[in-house]
Amino acid sequence: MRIYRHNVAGETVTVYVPQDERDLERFRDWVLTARTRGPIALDTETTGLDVFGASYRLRTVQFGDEREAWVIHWERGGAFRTSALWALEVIERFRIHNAPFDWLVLDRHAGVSLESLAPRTVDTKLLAGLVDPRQPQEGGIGTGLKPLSAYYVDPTAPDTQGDLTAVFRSLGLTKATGWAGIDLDHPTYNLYAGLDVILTSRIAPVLAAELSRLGVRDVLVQYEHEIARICAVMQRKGMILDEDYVRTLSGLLRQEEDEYTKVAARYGVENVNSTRQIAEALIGMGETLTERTASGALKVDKAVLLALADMSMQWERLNTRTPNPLADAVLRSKRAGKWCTAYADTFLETVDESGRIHPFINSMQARTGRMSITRPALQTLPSSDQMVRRALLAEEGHVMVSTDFAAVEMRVLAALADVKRMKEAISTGQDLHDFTARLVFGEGFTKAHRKLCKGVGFGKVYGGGSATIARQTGAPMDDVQRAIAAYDRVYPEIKRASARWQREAYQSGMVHVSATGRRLPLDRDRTYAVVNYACQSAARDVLGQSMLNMEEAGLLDYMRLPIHDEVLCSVPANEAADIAREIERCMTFDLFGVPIEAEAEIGKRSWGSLYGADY
DNA sequence: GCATTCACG
DNA sequence: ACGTACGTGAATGCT
Repeated sequence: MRIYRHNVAGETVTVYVPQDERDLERFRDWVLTARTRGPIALDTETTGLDVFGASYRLRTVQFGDEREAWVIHWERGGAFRTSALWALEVIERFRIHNAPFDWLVLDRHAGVSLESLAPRTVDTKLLAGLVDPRQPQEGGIGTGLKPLSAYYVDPTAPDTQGDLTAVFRSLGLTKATGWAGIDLDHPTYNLYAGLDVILTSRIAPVLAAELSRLGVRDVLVQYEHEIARICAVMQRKGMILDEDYVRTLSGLLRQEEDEYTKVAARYGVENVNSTRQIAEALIGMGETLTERTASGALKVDKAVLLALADMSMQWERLNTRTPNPLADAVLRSKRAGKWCTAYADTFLETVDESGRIHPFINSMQARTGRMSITRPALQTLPSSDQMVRRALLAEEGHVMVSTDFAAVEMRVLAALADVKRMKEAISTGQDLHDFTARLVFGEGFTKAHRKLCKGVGFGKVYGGGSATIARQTGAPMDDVQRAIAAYDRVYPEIKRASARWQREAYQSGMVHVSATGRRLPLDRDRTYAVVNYACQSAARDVLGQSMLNMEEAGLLDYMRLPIHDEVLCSVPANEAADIAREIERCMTFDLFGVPIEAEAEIGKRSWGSLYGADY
């Protein structure tokens, strides 16, 4: 037995690293007694993040409580594996920090299904996010093991991940190669592997007590664990990548990038990503740049360049001036480069051996509880063009079905702020922006009036003012101000709710408690954002409930991605219409008297087919 | 590490 | 009293 000791919060803790069968027997004895005392913390060390990659390896499985940890060297095989598997079976309750990751690792590399692990798990990262969802940069504690340990357990607790990268460097390894390359018996590696479960063990009860003190209900905690499990199932399933298509696409995009990079070079811009070079060259061509960034530099973003290139935001020719060829070339080069690097190439880098990509779905990432998807960022694929989404396919014999909520944030606002006339309009099935335009401008309202009212509605949901709404809608400032005033007369409850929510937040430590009991911390200098937080988080919880409904209806196997107000599914082609109706039913609710409704769109094999592709 | 930019809802 | 657009992920340049 190798034994390491460390001081945590004034107490000596012990990390045991079994070396032989006799040591493993001691481990099994510990499991049998420890499991009667309460939940056991669980963690894994692996070769990295690429869980579905061909060369990925599970290296160690760690178990522990507040005082001791056992680091089981899975990589050694034999009795090490059977002991770890036995423990994974007999332990009734686990504590895991960022459980979806370890569920998927153990599911794929230890043959322990996430369906068996998830119901036994409390995820300390979820608990932390329900106490305070903010990242350290936003003024929160953060939801990583390191900041939580420092805050709740011991300010001197080591940064086990960060410190190990320093160890990697001292061994001639890098952050990328260290997790796979470090010696399984390296003392720091084993000590830190053990400390992670000890820290998780200590954080869990403190967070549970915090949630109880703050009045966060257990149903919300349970709900989040169910959603995390559903997201992990979606991640495990992944999506089929059309690899031939992506390889071709990558080549074409790179070619387009090169072509326009050369054009830009003719105007003296060596690097199309250097805003300074672009600004200098444009001024040299006699253009005048007026807009500046927050830090005072000349702004040369897409809007500025499109205007110089005589194009609308949809890249249509305006015929209002002679297009500036440099602006045009920079726009095209940057777009092709980004689409290639961020999308096409990332698809090829993350695809597994069976041709699927498995994006990380973080079920509770944003401070409003919104989900996020990374590696690749499938929530942000271009929607103006089918080109990139065309690369992702439904299963063989399936079609893509995308089901969107109808104007969910406006409906949620009507429900939460109890906006009488808005609720009437929605309940009677009217187009909300038509309805508003009629109330504000009378029966003879125009399309421009409707557009303005839509912009004002967005402004209400986002907490924007007249200047921003004018900029976004392109309407004159006077009209915007009149429309806002009229809007406030028609729907006075919104302003009142905003004022009430801000007042209540001031009285409760700058936190708004959402309709589902979620804690939404406000920034002191922009408390107006509470309206958006309330709407965004309620919409997110409506999405989450829909996902639970879908699982209940037996649709989990079809689910692929959650995209804020949409669920993307892969559905057997011959049953698509029926299943689409079933999905819509799962996404239909009554929220405080406001109908939340969804509409499914049935596509073809590729995701791009829902954006105009013919396959 | 911060700033800028751009992709999404 | 007034007015404030919200939330993400990712690549890249510059210091």
